[in-house]
Amino acid sequence: MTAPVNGAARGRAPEGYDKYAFEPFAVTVDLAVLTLRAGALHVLLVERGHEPYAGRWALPGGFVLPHESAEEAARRELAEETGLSDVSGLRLEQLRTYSQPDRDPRMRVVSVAFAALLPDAPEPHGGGDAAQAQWLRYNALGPLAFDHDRILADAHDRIGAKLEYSCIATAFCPPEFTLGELRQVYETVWGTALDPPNFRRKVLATPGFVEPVPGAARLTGGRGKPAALYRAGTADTLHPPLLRPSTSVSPASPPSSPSPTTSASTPSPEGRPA
Amino acid sequence: MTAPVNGAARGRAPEGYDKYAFEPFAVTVDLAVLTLRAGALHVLLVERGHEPYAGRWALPGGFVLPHESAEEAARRELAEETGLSDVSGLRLEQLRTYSQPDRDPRMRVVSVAFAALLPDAPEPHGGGDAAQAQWLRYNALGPLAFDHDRILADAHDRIGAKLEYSCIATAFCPPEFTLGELRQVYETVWGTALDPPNFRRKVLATPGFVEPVPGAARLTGGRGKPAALYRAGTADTLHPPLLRPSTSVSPASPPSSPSPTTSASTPSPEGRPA
DNA sequence: TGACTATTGGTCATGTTGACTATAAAGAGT
DNA sequence: ACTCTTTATAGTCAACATGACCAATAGTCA
Repeated sequence: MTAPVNGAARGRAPEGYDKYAFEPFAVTVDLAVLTLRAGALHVLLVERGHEPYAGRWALPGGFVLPHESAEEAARRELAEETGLSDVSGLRLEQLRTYSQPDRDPRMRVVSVAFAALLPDAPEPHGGGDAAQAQWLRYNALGPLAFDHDRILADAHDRIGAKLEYSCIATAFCPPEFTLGELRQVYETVWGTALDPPNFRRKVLATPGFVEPVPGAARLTGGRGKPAALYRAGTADTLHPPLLRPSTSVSPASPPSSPSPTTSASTPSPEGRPA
Repeated sequence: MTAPVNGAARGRAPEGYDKYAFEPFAVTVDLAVLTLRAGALHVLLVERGHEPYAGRWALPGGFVLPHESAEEAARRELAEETGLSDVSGLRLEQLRTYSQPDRDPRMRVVSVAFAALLPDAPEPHGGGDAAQAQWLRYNALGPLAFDHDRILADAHDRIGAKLEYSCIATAFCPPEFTLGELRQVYETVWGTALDPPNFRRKVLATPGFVEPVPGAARLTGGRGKPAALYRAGTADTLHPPLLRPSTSVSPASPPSSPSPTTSASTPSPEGRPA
């Protein structure tokens, strides 16, 4: 609730809040910025320079400023960390909020986590921040700082689930892409191989998922037969969904996240929804 | 991020946090507690006694205490507001975090919203809190306090989506229930009628969704042929999903939530799938 | 008794998916 | 130039899931 009807009497009472006390927390955002590079899932990480977890990799992020929402803070941090110019059009999905009291040994920090999907992978030029940001392969990550292993695993779960029933896969692709590239998004995130003809049939049968580029343009870059180019459509949901094959365990192993630091929540499918 | 690498220099620096400043926010939880009563979706609401929004209905909730996570705070508030004894086994799902700077006119409050599903509807006996809590029909709600209209609408969206690909529908049901009661959960939340034979076929074909009560027990309460009793199974995902009929608009109108107070997030399908 | 209601069992047509075969069009290697 | 490899694309076919039904059963209600 927003109104402090309950008298949880601690801390100072701020101005205009005479009868009700509260405990001030620091509120931050954490970003799981994902992209596909050379057919592998990559994550944007920064190397920590201070204790705790000095030298460890961590998700980029920062404090929510007094005048901005968590979404605005996430977008600002995304621009700062990646050095991108037009983060305005990027899809930013709120994952969940991590609030374990001991997740930061220094003080009480509540963090709102977001996931962002980038089409290509421009090398991040540290936009003024301390440690340099860098793309690292999702599969080859040591333990991250804080509870960032779990945040990243949650992000991966959520994105994998949303691929099933939404059209966000195009967010990983450049403005014009082939169906093979789109299929590779699914294959990389899910860690499974998909049948190209069946995938094609499904995508083209879903109105608004993709639309062909008018000029009969074809990409003749790599090996094999040149593929037709498509653009992202206007639809954002996938009815019926494109379910991942149930008979396989994902070979793309998530980073080590042994301790469930937060409780009482289902991972995602939600994605299936959710 | 958890570590304040960026120097967002504002506010006081707390002890042990010398080099980095932060802005203290109040962190609360808001609960969208849903139940089915007489075939209609009901929400647990409290009447506000103070300004702002005095006299308006609001979602129950309260501050996160220094030693607890948001999930623990939500569970504690749930017990306090409903007067239930065993909230430990209840499913509590984190929805998202609402952080618009102006969502509370008094001060900066960031709120983590949760949804909870209750089987039956015990009349809440205000567990010590000020305004009395009460069940109100979801369809017959005036505008709520703060951004609670939107939180509630998000909760409804999320639950409706999760019904498609998860087994949470049983969370609305008592320990033993008939397939007709389970079907009514879907029909009430989705606002659509479902074909009883087809629903039955789908549910029984999904391993682990429900399991029959051994003693061939049957419920012979109301009208019609007595129905077999089932218990919730062990599965929590629904493969393949139970998609809601796409060719109908939900007649169950959500409460008025005209202004999108938060930005940059997709509602749910997460729903389906999330 | 008869009307009514809800559960349960079943069929049938349709739509979707998974597995698979085949052809086309490019580059790489010899 | 020729072959091999790679990828895209077209198409088929069976298994499966779904939506729309029909019918029988077993209770309550008047």
